Amino acid sequence: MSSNAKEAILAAARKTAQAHGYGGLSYRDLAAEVGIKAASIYHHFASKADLGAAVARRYWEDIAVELDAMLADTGDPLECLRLYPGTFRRSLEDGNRLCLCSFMSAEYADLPEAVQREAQGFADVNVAWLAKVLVMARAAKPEDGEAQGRAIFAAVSGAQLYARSRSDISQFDALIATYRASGLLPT
Amino acid sequence: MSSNAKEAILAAARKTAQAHGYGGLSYRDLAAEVGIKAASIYHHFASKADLGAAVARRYWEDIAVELDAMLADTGDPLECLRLYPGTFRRSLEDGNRLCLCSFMSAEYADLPEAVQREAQGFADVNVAWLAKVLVMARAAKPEDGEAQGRAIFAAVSGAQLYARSRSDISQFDALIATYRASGLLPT
DNA sequence: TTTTGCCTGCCTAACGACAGGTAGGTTAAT
DNA sequence: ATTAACCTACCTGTCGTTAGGCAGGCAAAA
Repeated sequence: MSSNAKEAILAAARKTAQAHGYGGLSYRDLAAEVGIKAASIYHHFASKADLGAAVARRYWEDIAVELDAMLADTGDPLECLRLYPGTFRRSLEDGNRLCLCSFMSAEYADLPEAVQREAQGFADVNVAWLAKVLVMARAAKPEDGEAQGRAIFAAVSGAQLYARSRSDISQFDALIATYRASGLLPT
Repeated sequence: MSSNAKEAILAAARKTAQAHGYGGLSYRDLAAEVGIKAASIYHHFASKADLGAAVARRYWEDIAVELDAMLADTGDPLECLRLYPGTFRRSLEDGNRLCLCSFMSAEYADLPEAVQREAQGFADVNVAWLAKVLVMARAAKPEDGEAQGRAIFAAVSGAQLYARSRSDISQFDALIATYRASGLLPT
């Protein structure tokens, strides 16, 4: 297992947190899923706050790579904006899971400070990328990119939350379509 | 106290649930706030699921009254659409609290079925009212009212979630302004 | 008019389950 | 010999929930 275990813990914790939140993370359940004992997790993470922060950090690191890869692969900022909601759609496809950042935003008041900070990192990465791509696509003036990126991020998050509460991905698709029709998302 | 206690429990539970979710509701804390003992809550609610469902139901009943009153008072559907985000803003003003429905949408997977149902009721009430008012204001064709109402509800929910994660109401205001500028919300 | 009995509203005390966390030991590789 | 990786065993605290009791009110029966 070696430091394989650490990665396995992070992966399992991420999946669980996207379904049940930071509060839904249990050392016993997590350990069982990885195939070790609960106390052994402390060998890799000093505390639950530490684990939560590591999970959230890895989460935004991953999305940062994924988004940059998308832009590099397509080379087309407008196509990227078309594909963007898909990153949220995939969580719903995967067991009706939520964006970790959304879940932690809800749990905000009960999160250790380090976890709050890393959760915000996810939003920051998304907004920064959206701002960049919007400006590249000339869908936003440079001074409006951030605000528009934030609006897209918030709206898509809300759509994901709504669709989850109905266990119905088609609701997500319909909401995204309406966002496009209204002009919030470029067509 | 009499059935005063029941109302006090409902009110305290609502406030707590908007800050910490259904999972954050504790019989002991709740009872302490109301001035009784934890076990006494069972005299009013048969189980936590029962309490949760009652809180969520009362929540959408209240918003239904509030929205209808807004329309009756102003008599102006367009003005109502302008005022609508204010209902979400007020939760943030009140201790950075979230819409109960948003919180429960996040917690969806861990909620008793009855609680899920009542939480959805809040979204239904909002979407139905928005659809009606959008059509009245001629901001949407009758066949598009529901979809547009849903989009507004989801987007405003997302804005509230984002602002909460920064403890910054001005972020909410900025997001709503961007929604308006983009055409998602009527100006 | 008094008694009986049920009802409401709340109490104390405890249950088992599970939470995060700690102390200290074992094993195997370096 | 040291360290990494994991273990058993246990701690304290909190959770929802239950059993059973107690005080006061109200209403029918005596």
